[in-house]
Amino acid sequence: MDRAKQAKLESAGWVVGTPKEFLNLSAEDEAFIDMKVALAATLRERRVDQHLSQVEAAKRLHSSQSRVAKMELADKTVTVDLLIRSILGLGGTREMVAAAITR
Amino acid sequence: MDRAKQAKLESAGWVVGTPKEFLNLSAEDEAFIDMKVALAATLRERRVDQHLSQVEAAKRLHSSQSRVAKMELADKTVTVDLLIRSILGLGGTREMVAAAITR
DNA sequence: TCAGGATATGTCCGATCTGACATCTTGTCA
DNA sequence: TGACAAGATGTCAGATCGGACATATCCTGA
Repeated sequence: MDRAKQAKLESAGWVVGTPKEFLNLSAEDEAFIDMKVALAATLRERRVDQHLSQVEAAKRLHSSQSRVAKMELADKTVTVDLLIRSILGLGGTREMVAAAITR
Repeated sequence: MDRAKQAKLESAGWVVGTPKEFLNLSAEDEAFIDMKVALAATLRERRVDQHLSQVEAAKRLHSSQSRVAKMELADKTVTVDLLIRSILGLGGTREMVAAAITR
């Protein structure tokens, strides 16, 4: 299993290495996770493009460095709501959000 | 103030009729609320297109009629996460979600 | 090497969300 | 009318989220 796939499963709360790995995520679950991963990547791009550290980004978003890290990793404790609001908070547009979702 | 605008503000938790009404939502807040409203409309379209009642849709989504109603009204207790998962759960695609977001 | 900045990981608790239930309103048809 | 289906609204308890903190790991330059 490649890293991206593993990260995706883990962000969905799966523990890689158990039989669960082989139980299917439904197509919907998978589509949803893909969106989260794409939004997370978009957030990181927004931040890096602006030469911000996670600490600086956290300040702008009224959040914390650890949460920014989790967002960018599409951690399972991070919602799509938070990702979208954060992308917007770093100057992203609705179009950028939509682009991530279809990515 | 027209109904749509009022619904939008109320879904954001504002109480229409107080001074808060005149305090600006930031552009980001407004963009986010617009997305929610558009996703809510998309959800309703998906349901109606399939000739489902809210009760039937709730069953498919493993939710309840009251929550479906709140989703379609972009109630402030409803997250974008739930809206997106519900649209997908009624057979919607990522493209439909993206279209709603740029609507 | 190692020091320091940047990022990742684990945990906690107050805040928010969600399914469920009850109840109310609305629309329609006889 | 009134009866019934559909939808809207209010509330609650359990579940999940999110900022914060502590700490660990990863880079990079000297």
